[in-house]
Amino acid sequence: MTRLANDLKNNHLLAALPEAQCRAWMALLEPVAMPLGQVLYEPGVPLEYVYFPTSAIISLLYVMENGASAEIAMVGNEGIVGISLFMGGDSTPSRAVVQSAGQGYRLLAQVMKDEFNRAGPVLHLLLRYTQALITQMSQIAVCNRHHTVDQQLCRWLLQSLDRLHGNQLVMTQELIANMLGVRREGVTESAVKLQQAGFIRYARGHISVLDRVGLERRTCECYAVVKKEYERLLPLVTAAS
Amino acid sequence: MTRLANDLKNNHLLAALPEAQCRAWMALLEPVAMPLGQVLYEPGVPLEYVYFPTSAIISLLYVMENGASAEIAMVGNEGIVGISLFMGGDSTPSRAVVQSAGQGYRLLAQVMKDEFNRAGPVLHLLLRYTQALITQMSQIAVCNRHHTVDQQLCRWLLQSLDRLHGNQLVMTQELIANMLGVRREGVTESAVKLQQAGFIRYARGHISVLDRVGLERRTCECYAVVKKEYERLLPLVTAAS
DNA sequence: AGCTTTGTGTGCGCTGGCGCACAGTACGGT
DNA sequence: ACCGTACTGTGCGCCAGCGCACACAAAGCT
Repeated sequence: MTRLANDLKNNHLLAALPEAQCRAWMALLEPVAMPLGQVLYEPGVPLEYVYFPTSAIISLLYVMENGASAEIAMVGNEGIVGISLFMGGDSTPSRAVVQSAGQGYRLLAQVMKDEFNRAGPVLHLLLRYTQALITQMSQIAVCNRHHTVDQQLCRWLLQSLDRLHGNQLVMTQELIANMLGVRREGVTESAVKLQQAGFIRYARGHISVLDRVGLERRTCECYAVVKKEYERLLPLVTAAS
Repeated sequence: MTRLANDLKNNHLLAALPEAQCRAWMALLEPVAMPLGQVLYEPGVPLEYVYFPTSAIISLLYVMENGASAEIAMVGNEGIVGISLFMGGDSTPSRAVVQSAGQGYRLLAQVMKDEFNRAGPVLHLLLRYTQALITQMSQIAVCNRHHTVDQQLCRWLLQSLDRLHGNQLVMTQELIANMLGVRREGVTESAVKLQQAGFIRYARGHISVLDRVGLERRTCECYAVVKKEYERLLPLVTAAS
């Protein structure tokens, strides 16, 4: 197997594709760098590509009229960015931004659509992924309503960690605040507590998680619910991690 | 056309079906009454039926471990309850409850699956609807984060109104509070303001909307964003209203 | 070296929503 | 006619999170 073929497997959806499918797409999947802050799509603009992150993490972010924002969902190497393409809408009211720099692959919109319309295993895989994404979104809705910034920060760190190798995140508190839709100062206060508890260590845009279990104990139920649902819906995909 | 066939059209998704499809399902679609509070599905339990409300409104509700709850999305005669069936998950972590009593149709899970897997126009219609539902969920997430109870109550009233004939809702403040995931007293306070402003009039579980435009002016952007997206994704369906 | 920029820590007053308690009132059943 | 239940109104203390202001320190630039 070629080096490319091996790297493709770093995206769990690609890894779960039937062998034939994988070979067919090999030449069409374009490796792309995803630098921090890059916008993969804007609200209302039809997609040109779908993206399969391998090492990058993408945030689906909703930005309001007054500039306030909130993360709708997070996509890493377990998923795909651009579901509205095959769902039929071609665009969404949200924006996709690179939240953690890394690599990924992209595929032309039309190629994706054609394969999807073949109504084979790819369709079913993508729809199951989409349901997992729906679960994530609804859980975030609930979390926004009922849980504290402390709990949400833990959840967010854990969800990021699940999509990264190692225990390091490159991420300022300012950016985290944008994702969670809270004040930067609020994130600082929570981060201080977590550091004092010995769960994390951080400095100027670098966060190391020292005690994962500690975070899991401190976060709300939302983290586990979403994680379990991903595992239920995408057993092959998550097992590949 | 029979009386049944006419009534089917009260659900906009059914109305948007190709003629042939409609005839094929005619005998399989079972009319059902949907009394207030009835639970159409429970978290984690595989669906037996999908439901097409005609005059009822269904809430997708997430209930947390401690009993707190929040509405994830609202489905009326524009939609279908039970998307996880064709998305492939068979169940979801949320619950579907009748929020406003009325009528609807149900269809056996397997019939729905079979038709969906035929990968014809029904599939595409349902996926477009699902994307609209996703928009609704993400907007609720944002709304939960950033907007006041006042604004959310207006949004909720408007979204309910869009799914009903007339301007009357049968709904206690207690139930509204469960949906919004806030205190009953909070709803009371907002409702008092709306009544003083002359936008609504209510008494013991009955609410009349007197000034729709007033509510629209007072609510947040979320209402309009979702409504526009429904119209964009389901033009035939919403036009049918 | 000095300077600017970027990221983090902290304090303070304010407010929206929470939890609780209780009063008042319409409705439904017997 | 009566009573209990269901629904709504209101008051009060509390706190999480907001908005703002500012201090400080590390990193990068010239």
